[in-house]
Amino acid sequence: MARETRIPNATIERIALYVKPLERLLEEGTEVVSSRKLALLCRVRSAQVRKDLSYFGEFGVRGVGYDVRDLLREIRRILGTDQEWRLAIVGLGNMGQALAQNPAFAKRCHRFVAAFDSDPDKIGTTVLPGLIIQPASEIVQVCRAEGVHIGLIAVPSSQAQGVADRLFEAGVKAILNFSPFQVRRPDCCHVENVDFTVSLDNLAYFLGRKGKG
Amino acid sequence: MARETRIPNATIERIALYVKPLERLLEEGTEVVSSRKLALLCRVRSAQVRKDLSYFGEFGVRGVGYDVRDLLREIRRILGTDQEWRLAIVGLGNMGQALAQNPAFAKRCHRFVAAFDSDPDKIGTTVLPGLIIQPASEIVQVCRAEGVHIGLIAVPSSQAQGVADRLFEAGVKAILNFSPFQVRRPDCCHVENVDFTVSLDNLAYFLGRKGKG
DNA sequence: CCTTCAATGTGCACAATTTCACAAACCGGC
DNA sequence: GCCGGTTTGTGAAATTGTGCACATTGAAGG
Repeated sequence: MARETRIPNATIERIALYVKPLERLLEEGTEVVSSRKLALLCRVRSAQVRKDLSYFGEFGVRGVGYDVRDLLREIRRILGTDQEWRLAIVGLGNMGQALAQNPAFAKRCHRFVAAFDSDPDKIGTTVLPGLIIQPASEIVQVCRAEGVHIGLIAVPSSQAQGVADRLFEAGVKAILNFSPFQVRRPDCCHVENVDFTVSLDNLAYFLGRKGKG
Repeated sequence: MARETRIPNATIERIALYVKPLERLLEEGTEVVSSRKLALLCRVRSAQVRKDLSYFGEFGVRGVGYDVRDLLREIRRILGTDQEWRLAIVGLGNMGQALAQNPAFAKRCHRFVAAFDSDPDKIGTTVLPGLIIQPASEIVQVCRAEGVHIGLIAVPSSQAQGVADRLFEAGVKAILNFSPFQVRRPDCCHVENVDFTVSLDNLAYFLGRKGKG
């Protein structure tokens, strides 16, 4: 497909979704997959799969399908998850701890290069091999020195904006925000909010509707 | 606005987003808010706020704005977060523990009535006052007896489908799935996936694009 | 080499959602 | 009770995203 087309955000999100089933297929030894089968695994339409992929090139073979390994490689290249991005995490309560240990980061090439908390009892303790919690007051200095690309915010919402501002100040351009607070950001930066309460409220809405209209 | 209009899912998600800033305004003692100000806090457009709300009724006063307390009450009623929904959580690793202790559930009227894990070391231990971990083998029986409305899945993705199936079997109609696996579900049930890796991949995509086209 | 079968890639029509823009409604002051 | 300044609620326009349907391409078999 022609370059220069603006790519819907929904497309990126779906493409990110295709990764997991493709990995599974690869593990199972499946070499080729059709848009129909992949769509089934991801609970979308097959035309959607084809259109999504067509924004970025022609990866399939007509009459056959997509080579699983190749497609996976292409998607990782498209998403940029084949590059090493340097991460810093701020806030190591339950959520922060769970995050740091989540294998999702290692599966991509992402690497934690810094961890921060403001609790004196936590400072100096080890989160992961080689990752020691530093005082939150040093966010700017350390993140700048380490060349952090992505900041993870796992602090209470009252502190989220302050932490975000310090990350931006340190030159961090992307933030994954786990606090339920919409942070302000400079135009050049990107913030993704991960707020499960929105999903939770959706479920409540669904349950409340059931049996009505 | 006319009844019977199908309401976009995006509208529900945004309405859920309006809650937090409104709560903050209420705490600050602000009594009235305009769509303009609320939009600013939520990083959306003011027309969007008005249209979203108009799907459900007329809650504002022209020339004035919205009464914060009333609007909050209306939104909670719309979302169904003013009712007590009964929750069960399956999987109490780091993520599950962090979830169970998250104040978001108590802020709504939601209540954990059961917790399950398959690790024998965990069974019998207490997650929250009155919430003791039970063997995963008893999901169907216990959830049915407790009348669970919403199931939270916080197990490895390889076990997600199995757990979901048992929850459905127990009559659970809504699932909040924290594993990165798209579960199949009966038509009458609703599954919301909370997968931060999708957001993470979005950030990587954004970073990869920067400096290109 | 020709035919048959399968599955991609995509133009186009339509469906859904967002944004605009303005009439209607309300407040407070005079 | 009217007027100026505000802000809502909402049709209609603009934009954005989705799904269909089919021409196109490749593989395999005779």
